[in-house]
Amino acid sequence: MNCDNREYLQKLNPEQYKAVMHTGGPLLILAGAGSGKTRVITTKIAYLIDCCSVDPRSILAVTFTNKAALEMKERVSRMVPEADAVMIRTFHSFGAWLLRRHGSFLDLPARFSIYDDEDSLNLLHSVFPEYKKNDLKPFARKISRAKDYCLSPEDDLSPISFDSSMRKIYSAYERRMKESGSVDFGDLILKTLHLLEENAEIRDRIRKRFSIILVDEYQDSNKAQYELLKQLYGEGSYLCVVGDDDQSIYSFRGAEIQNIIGFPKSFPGASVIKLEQNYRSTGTILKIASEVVRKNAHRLGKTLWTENDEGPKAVVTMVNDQTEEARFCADLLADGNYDGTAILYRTNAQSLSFESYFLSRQIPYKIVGSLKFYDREEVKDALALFSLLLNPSDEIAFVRIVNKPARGIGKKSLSRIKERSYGEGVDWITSAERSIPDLPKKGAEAVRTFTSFLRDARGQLEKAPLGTFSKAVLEASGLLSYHKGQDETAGTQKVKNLEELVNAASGYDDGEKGLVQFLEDMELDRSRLAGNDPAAHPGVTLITMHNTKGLEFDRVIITGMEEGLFPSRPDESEDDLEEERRIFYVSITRAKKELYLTSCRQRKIWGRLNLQSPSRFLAELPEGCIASPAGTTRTSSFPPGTWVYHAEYGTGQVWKEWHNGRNIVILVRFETGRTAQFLPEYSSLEKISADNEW
DNA sequence: CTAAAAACAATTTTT
DNA sequence: TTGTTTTTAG
Repeated sequence: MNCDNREYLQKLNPEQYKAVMHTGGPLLILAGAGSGKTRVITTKIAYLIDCCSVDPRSILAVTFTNKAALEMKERVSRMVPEADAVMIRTFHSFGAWLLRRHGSFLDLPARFSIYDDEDSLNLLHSVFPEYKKNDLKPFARKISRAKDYCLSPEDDLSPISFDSSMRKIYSAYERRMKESGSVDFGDLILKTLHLLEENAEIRDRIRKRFSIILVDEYQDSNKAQYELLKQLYGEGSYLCVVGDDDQSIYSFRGAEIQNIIGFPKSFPGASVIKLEQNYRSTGTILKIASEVVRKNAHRLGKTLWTENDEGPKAVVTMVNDQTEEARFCADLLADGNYDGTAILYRTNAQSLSFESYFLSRQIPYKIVGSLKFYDREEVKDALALFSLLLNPSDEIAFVRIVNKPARGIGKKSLSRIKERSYGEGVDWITSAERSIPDLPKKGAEAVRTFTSFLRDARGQLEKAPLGTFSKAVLEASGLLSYHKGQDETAGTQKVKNLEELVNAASGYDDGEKGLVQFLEDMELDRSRLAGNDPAAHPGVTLITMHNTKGLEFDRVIITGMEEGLFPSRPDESEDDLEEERRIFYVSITRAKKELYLTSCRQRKIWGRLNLQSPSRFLAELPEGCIASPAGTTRTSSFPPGTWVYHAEYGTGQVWKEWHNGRNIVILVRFETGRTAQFLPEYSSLEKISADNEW
């Protein structure tokens, strides 16, 4: 078929074209920031279907985020309508899909629950109630890490922990997960991997079905995902991975940068195509980004270039504290370009000063990422209830709602039910029913009411549309009126959120099948329904550096350029520092036109005033690309006679001023009689009066 | 069993 | 400082 005239092909540059046309052995597309990698991957899918007569059903495209999957789906379907049949999913959602079908081979019930980190920790706490939850957190984290690394309890666990009790805790956790009929996020990958490893028939079937495999953001894959890919990749498979080693910023979650660096070795015969032309940023921004990341030793190395204009220099600003930092941003926003601006920070806590300041100045803003819909108490309550109806073995779901709203089933009764459930190996509803005779009158009655409600609800599931059903269950459980009460006393919007949940449910198939799918979608796509559609409300974007990946803005302000914040710890290892530098690289390359960086001299952290020093990354910026902030004079002038205040030394007066290299040094005599030298540029001296009348 | 008080921590987190 | 977990008093 002659497809040369296809419009989508003509939009490609030579490298992109090569990547789309490539066939044969495995392909690694090294795609620098802003080089059009999504375009390449979507065009490739469209081309295969449209011009190569490939069956859409045989294509599997894997991403790391739901957002990326959704975007890819939309873009491909716009190019070729048949692409609806392509399987475009996150790694986890693909795992869940396969495990729902073939999990029985691993002794997994088809209606298994999916536990998030919070659920997992709760389960761990239930296994080891003598430990404090906080002390179990590190173990929960390590278990999750172990799964990233494909380690089972009986394996050598030294790569993730030297704690001698690790094995015991890990295996106890696994046992209880199994009893609970649940899997965690790590299991969605690891169990899928085991399934394919152990069952050759299923493996061959899957390999035959998905003969074309595409992976996005490959630099974020972990060991388990790599192994899973190896299982999916067989003779006759075509594999194409896209990624950028310089944008690998999730190693703390097990992402192995080695996967992408070592791709040519692990998949023999692989070709590599580099996409180095950047379409997003100005020449200056690109130069800064390249210089920064060039300091890293462990990278494949590529040279981004652009035909775009040089653009203005980046601006570095020193400010006194968070409030001034917010004011600086607000002043920039005076031009009204809210939507085109993003304020980036390293930690979520930093958003607070911007929020309160913007609120007072009536500057519209939207916070991306925090307060996920799914994480809300009322949503989790509702989902726990639904989960329990599908999977009565689900301990965490049962415990969560058994006494919510308070129905008189407290600690004592619960531990009775627990004992019985563990002892007799029965599900929670059954165990509760059997425990009724052992309980005091009041408790017994409460349990009887509760269990008969659950049984009844289970019976209703097939009889009504899912929306109707879920609403009825929420009402009958008492959850709805419970949260209504919360709304009234605390002024929250919980009922509204529950209504939204019901709305979402009504879009699914009726009965069990629909409910399973609904729950799975809610659990795997936690930002769903969060009400933060980027286009919905105008406003400046407040966002963590991690969350910006894949986004772009006219103007980017990177805030909190301070040691201990960014990079986040002063004592970091070289590898950690390189990752921080990649985070910096990702942040810089979000900017299309303008880049600003701010650094506070002092910062309140956990109620304490800290003296901050400028981030070492500021010193890594190429000099020619940096401008001093226009019209900002407050940074350097401390002429002799100036009265100053210092958090530790108190009030004092500038005595002398001189130059030391490029820095201005001042000598201050304090009221206590002490004298001290400062670099006013970098210290937290506050001017308390401008008068020179001494 | 519930509610209030005390103790305790505290990056980043696509799933 | 904040939010959450654990302890305690009602």
